Amino acid sequence: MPQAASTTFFSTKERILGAAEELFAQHGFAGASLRQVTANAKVNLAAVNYHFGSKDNLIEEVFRRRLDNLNERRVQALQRVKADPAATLEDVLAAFIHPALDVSLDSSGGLTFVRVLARAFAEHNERLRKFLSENYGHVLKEFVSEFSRHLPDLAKQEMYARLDIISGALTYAMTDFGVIQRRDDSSDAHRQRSAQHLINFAAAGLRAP
Amino acid sequence: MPQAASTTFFSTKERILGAAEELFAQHGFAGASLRQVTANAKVNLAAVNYHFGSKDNLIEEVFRRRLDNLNERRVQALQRVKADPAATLEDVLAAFIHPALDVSLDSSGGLTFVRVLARAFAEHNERLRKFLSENYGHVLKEFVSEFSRHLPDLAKQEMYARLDIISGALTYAMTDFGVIQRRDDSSDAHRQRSAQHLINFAAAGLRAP
DNA sequence: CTATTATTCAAACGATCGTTTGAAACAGGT
DNA sequence: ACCTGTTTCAAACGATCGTTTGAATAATAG
Repeated sequence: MPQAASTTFFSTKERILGAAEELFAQHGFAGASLRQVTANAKVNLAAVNYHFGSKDNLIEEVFRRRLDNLNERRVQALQRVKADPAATLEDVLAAFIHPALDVSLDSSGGLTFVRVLARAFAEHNERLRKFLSENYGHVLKEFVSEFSRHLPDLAKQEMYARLDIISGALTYAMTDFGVIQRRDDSSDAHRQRSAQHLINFAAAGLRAP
Repeated sequence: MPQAASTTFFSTKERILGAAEELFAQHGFAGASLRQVTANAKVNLAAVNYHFGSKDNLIEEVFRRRLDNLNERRVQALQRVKADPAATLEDVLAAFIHPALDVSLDSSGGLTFVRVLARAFAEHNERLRKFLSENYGHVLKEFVSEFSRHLPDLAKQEMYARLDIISGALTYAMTDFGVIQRRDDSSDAHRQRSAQHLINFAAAGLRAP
């Protein structure tokens, strides 16, 4: 099998997505201009509107590039939990959290994307929430359904509200997770402990009356 | 003693600060324009630069208005903990967290300001971090010193990093705290339980090896 | 090759941004 | 009344924003 070329070529679209992700993490969606993005990507200014149509569409594609994979793995992990009759609330939360933590460990921009995610949570942007709801809402719905089996007394609406807050807090904690992981890659032990802390924190938040 | 007038008069500066806080929470610092701020405050556009000098100074004053009080109460709470020889790490964390939770309960804009805080944490804005460090860094330093007494094996630099992440996660959790509190003000019991969850989460994060 | 499509490019569009200006309106003291 | 300093106001400044245009270039198909 022939080895891949040592220097990988990135298309214009890929270079724009990479530069946009980096600048959105640094300066936010409103704070990062398309002129900065295209300059860092070494492409023409008009390339964004040519390939993506608008800045808003570019923002959505920055999310889609990472979240499609994340949600697929969340669904798979949830199916495994559902098949286990002895699964606990913590197990469901693990299916929700571990795929997200894996995103932060992606060596090419994973930690940067987590910072973009943290910004999105802080912004409460309506257009972005609609996009996330339309594209990945069904996954959240499946998790809420499974959470309800373990917390039958918690109203669905209240559970959505708590999951939103927990997701925001966890997203911010994930930046720490990614940073720690970079500092010490000796083993999985520490990673597992950190993940368990996050899961226990989330479980406490969900079980609160 | 004569009762205060039923309708309170707000000065131009106060109206600007209130409108800015609300719009920064909704659209971010870069996303909220001075034209929106002055329109909502029902003052002239030039009033911002007249009273505050610049938009950046206005942002700083939005923080100072709430954080001066917060940090004073944190210092007082820390002094009480220091006077108690039996105080635990959780007690120090309570001195750090409870004053912050009280801010979110302020009936006139406390919850809004917490959303502004959450944005600031997500933004990692350099100018803002410098302002916070210069004005309230000494308080953080006192807490780190006390945390170190309970965690002698944790390097100072690592502790600062963890406190930053924990503060971000807690800030986001505080929005939930404020919302829950609004929904159910029947007693302090639930508030105390929520606060204890946050403290336990933070303690776990700090004690992690 | 030629014809056609896809992509890149420099330049400009109108809109909005933070900031500045200078005059008008208001305040209180003498 | 007058003067003095403070505050408000409409208007404009230059800079930057997202987006569009039309021509130049590259790539692909017949």
